[in-house]
Amino acid sequence: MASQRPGPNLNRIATSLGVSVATVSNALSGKGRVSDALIERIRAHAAELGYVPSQAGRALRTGRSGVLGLVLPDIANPLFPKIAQAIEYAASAAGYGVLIADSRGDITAQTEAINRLVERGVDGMVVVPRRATRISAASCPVAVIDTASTPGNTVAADHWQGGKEIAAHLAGLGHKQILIIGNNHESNVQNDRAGGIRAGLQPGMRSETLWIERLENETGAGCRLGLADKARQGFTAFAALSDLQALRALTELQQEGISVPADVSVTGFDDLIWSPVVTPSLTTVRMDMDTIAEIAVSALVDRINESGTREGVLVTAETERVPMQLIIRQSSGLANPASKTSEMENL
Amino acid sequence: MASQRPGPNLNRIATSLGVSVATVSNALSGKGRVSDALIERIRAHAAELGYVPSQAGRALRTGRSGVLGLVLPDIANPLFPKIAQAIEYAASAAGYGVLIADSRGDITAQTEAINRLVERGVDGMVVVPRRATRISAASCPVAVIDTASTPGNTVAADHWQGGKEIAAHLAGLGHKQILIIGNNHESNVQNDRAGGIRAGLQPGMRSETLWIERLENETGAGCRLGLADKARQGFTAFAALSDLQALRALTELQQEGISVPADVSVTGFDDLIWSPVVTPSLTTVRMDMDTIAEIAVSALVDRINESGTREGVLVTAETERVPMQLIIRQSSGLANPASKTSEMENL
DNA sequence: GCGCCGCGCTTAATCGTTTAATCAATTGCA
DNA sequence: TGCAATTGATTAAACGATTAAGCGCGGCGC
Repeated sequence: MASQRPGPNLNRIATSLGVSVATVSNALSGKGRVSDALIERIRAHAAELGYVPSQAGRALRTGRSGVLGLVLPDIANPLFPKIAQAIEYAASAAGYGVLIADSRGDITAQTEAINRLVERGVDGMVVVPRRATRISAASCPVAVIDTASTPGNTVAADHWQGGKEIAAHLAGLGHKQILIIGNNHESNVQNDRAGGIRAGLQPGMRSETLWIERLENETGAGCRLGLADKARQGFTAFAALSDLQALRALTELQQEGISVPADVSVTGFDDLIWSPVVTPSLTTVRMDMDTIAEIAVSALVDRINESGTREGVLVTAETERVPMQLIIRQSSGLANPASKTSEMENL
Repeated sequence: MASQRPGPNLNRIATSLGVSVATVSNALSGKGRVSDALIERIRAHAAELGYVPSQAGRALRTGRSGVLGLVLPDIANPLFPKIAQAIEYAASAAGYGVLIADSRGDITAQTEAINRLVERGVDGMVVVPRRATRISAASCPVAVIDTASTPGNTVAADHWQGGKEIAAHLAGLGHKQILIIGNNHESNVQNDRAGGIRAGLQPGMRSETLWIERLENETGAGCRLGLADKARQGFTAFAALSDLQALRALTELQQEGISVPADVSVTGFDDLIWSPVVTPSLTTVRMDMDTIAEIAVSALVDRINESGTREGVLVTAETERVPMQLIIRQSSGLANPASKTSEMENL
């Protein structure tokens, strides 16, 4: 019944070479004491036979599965491709596979998803938590990627600094009134980004913040954000906390006949896939996901190798914040002085 | 050295209850012959101890890992979240985990990614191939999700029918000249979608096709698509083969001062995350990923359970095409008769 | 020359589960 | 009553790897 693994195993290599399995294992792993000549012979023969070690056998013996879990409670997040790609790359470079778990946006199902991973015997996991949820440590090492202000965070982009970059950029272009556009005010990430923007404002500049989810709860999903009004009130820059919101702002403004960047500027965050190809292309801030993933995975791997018992712990990394990089494109430009007048009219 | 698994195992349950491991195993799996009373006792005690079976032990014995691989050579694809989510859900419902593999867009690395999965002992895998690449069957069952016209395809959305839905919708709105906007003419999916649109045109309607990648090779990445010119030539509808291209078209038209949908209509494919929130919201065609994933996974699981030897085979499913659903939003509207005149002028 | 040490390899135990084979005890049937 | 069939459990052998322990054997020091 049980389907036999097709490939050769240590035993086959051993008997075929007239040595013991232990020697073959030692030769391939380079751990025990085997003569160089024999190591050479065994490795050659193993390669010739196309030997691939059985993860199951190894896992059973060592208690390590060689697999990391990736938990993304908010899998619909458009950042997901980048995250998954970066984590998979870093994990695979460290010799680990990546098992994904999703809870379809259901926060309570997050624990269930984590449990599924634990049952599958992952050696550790990377969690990108949904909004403000704190992950309760599972029975294995956990790395959290959220933002530096989150308790228990392992590593993340420096969202605050990213916000300051945006503010400095807009200040340099002469903008005075900035509308910050976020989705959910409970998101640690969005709060840090907004905080960074506010912290980066120069004297004489002011900002207001618009939370879309709050607005939609009153007006209905997909409603207008009323940005044209805001522009008439004197706002010349719309700093969205994610490219998704930036896109929404950009298209709404264009639809209302307001030109970007001639009349107002729009900026985003994350450098999502469409950012370079929309017209005008989006000025945004990119996070270095590859570095973040590498730090998270190596912190995880370090902990796995070090700890004898597989206790559940939030791992920490030396570098907690990875700088974000400002990408200046076409959607941001010099503040239009005409808006100044409309601002004066308004007073 | 080897970290001990923390939880109880069959042996602990067995000794604690004074029975043999085999009986415990039988009681939990319901396979052998165990008295109902004892089954009850064992199950209760196992639950009380919080027993979770070791996947490693089970995998070693049965030769099945209980894990499926998900290969997405084009992981940057914005569809990825939906695909991954749907596959993970279907797999997890069938008792399988999902291991991801990515080749960072490198086609040659696709084989390498597949090999990584095989080495990890996946029981089967789902492959969403990049463009025209044919996947060479690995040493395990493989389900391919691409499009019906791809040889070896297991299941996919009916992209052709989706195209016809778009054509019928635009025809109903009175559009006569349609510009099809695709990215790469080698994509099976995009070709099917374009073919469907053309097949759905009514007498008196005509279409032209613009391949962005071809254009960018001449003009540079991120260049204008020249859609304003096309509009002046009399095209009143722009049918993109993906929402990403639709977004590019929409913003370019808006930037040129052409109003959507008052002047021209824009449609897309895939109902990506931004489609409902841009202004105007995008008319698009949605694929039923959940159904597709479920069919792919169950075809895979059937084959895994049926075949004793783990041969590498492309699996087939009864339902090969899953209908796509037209989502009518604001970006498509009645053909503007004014454009007719400009068309006449053009003649 | 004797004992000791280290090298190179083997032996054997072990991880946790499944499952075929076995066996004692009870039941069924003639 | 005697023999076979069934029930309810046990025993033991895998699966494939890792690794501590053991065992000749040759060389070295004293």
